[in-house]
Amino acid sequence: MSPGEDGLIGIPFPEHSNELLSHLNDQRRTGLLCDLTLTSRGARYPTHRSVMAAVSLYFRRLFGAEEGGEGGGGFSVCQLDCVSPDALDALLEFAYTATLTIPSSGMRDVLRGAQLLGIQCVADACRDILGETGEAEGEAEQQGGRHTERKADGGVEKLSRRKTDRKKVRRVGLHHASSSPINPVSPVSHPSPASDSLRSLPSTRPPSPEQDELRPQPGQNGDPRAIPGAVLNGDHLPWLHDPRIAQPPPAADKLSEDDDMEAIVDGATMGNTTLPPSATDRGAAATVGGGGRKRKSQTPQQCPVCQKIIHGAGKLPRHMRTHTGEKPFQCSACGVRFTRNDKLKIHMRKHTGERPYPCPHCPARFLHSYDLKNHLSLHSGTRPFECLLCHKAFAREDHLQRHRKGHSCLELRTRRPRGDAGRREPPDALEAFQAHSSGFLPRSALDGGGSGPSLMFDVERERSLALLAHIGPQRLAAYPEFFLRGLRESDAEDPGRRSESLATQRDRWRDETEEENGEEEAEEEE
DNA sequence: CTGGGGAGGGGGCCC
DNA sequence: AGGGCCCCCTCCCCA
Repeated sequence: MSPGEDGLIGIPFPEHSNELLSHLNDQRRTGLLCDLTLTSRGARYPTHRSVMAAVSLYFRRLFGAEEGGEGGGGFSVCQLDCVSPDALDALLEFAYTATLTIPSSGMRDVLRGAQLLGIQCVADACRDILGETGEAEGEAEQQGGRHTERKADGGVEKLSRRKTDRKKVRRVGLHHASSSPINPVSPVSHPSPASDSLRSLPSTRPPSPEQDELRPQPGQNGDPRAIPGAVLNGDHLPWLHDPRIAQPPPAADKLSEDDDMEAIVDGATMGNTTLPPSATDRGAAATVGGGGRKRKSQTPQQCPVCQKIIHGAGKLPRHMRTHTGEKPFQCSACGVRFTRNDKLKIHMRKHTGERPYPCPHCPARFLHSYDLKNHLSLHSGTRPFECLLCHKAFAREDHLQRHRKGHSCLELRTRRPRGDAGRREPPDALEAFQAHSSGFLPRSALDGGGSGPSLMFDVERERSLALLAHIGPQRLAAYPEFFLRGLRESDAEDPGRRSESLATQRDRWRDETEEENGEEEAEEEE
C-alpha cells in the first residue's frame, strides 16, 4: 500500500453491479445508447460495445485492436451469422443478466457461439452440461445425448452455476479467458459486413504479462496497421492467440492450492474477476490476526453469481444455495426447509427441547452458543458494547448496532454545541466518526494494521454516509486518512487517477474548510 | 426502546 | 475435496 492510501475508506456498494447491469439491460432493450448492433441471419441485436467487450474476449480483442489501429472509430454493425440467432440472443441475455437461459436443444449452438466469441465461462458451463471436456469436443456429439437426457423434460432451463464443476468455477473465476485449451471448433464461415474492411483479428499479439486485456492499450499492439476484423474465420479463432489463452501454463490445471491462492491474490493477472482487496486482505488478516488459529489452505472460490470469495473447501455449494434458494434439508417434524444441514440440526432442537447451552448461573438454557454468550453478559452486568456517541451500553453487539441505526444518537453529537469554544468540532466530529465507524469496521482495520482490510463500511453504510453528511466533507479535509477510497478494481488498477482525483477533491474540501472556519470564527465573535 | 429468540450466512477445524 | 460440526456475526421479529 502506498503511503497515500493509508487510512483511506472504501465504501462498497454491493448492489451496484447488479443495478448497473440491470440498467444496461434496460438500455439494451430500449436501444438507448446502443453503439453496436449485432446481426445474425437477419436478426438484429442492439447492444453496447463496452458490455460486449467486457464479456467477450472476441470483442475485447476486436475493439481493443481496432482502437489501437484507428483511434476508436468503431463498428456500428457486426454480423455474426456464425452464431445462430437463438444462441446469440442467449449470449446477450447472459451478458446483461449474468444468467444463461437457453433451451436444452440449443445448448450446442450456445456452446459454439460462446467459443467463437470467447465467452469462456459460458462455454465451460455448456460443456459441463453437455458432459464434454475441453479435450473431448470431437466426441461431444456422441456424449451429448447421454448428458442432455436429464434436461429433456425442461424446455427452458436456467443453468445453475452450482451444477458446474468447482474446478471449472474456480478456473473461470481466476482465468476468465480460460487457461484451458480451447479446442478448434468445427469450421464455420462467418460472413460479416465488417469483414470487407477488416479481414481478421490480429493473429499475434506480443505476449505481455503486464497486458491488461480489459483495458486494451493501443500502443501495445505490435502492428498499428493490424486492423481487426469482425470476422470469425472458420476454424481460425484469432483471439485465441491471446497470450493468456495461446500460452496457458502447461500445468495450469494442476496448480496447487497455494498456487491458486497466489493467482487469486495476484490481481495484476486477473481481469474482472479480480479479488476484491478486502477479500484478500481478510485472508491475510485471518492469517496474521487469527488469534493463534492457523489458517490452512482454504481453497477460496469465487461465486460466479455475486463474485464473493468463499473460503473453505466445499463451502461454495453451500453458498450457492443462497442464490438458488434451494433448501434440501427439511424438518421431518414441521416441514420447514433449510439450506444447510447444520441449521436443520439446530432447528430440530426446538422439537426435541434440547438446549445444549445451559447458563451456569440460572436455569436458562439456550439453543445457540452465541445466545448463551450474550446471556452471560447479563449476569456479569457487563455491557461491553457501548455507543461512543451517547455512551449507552448494550449487552449485545447487534443491539448496539440497532441503537446506532436510531436517529437520536446521531443528532445529539454530530453538531458542535454552540458556545463550546474550547472544543473544536472537527476533532469531535472526527471522534464521532471514528467511534461510529469502529463499531462496524473490521477491528483489524481500526487497529491501524496495514495488513488489515482498508477501512470499509461493511454495515450501516447509509448511516455512515449520513454521519459523513453531518460532519461535512469539509471537516474531513484536514484528515486525509479519512478520504474515501473507491475499492473498485479499476481504481486499484489506476492509482494515479485515483490519487489525482482525491488530491483535487482534498484541495477543494480544504479550501471550503478554510472558508467555513472563517465564517464560524466570525460567528463566534458575534 | 430493550431483551431475547430464531434464522441466515461465512469461516475454521476435523474427518 | 467434500461435508459435518461448530463458532461467530448479523438481521429480523416479537413481547
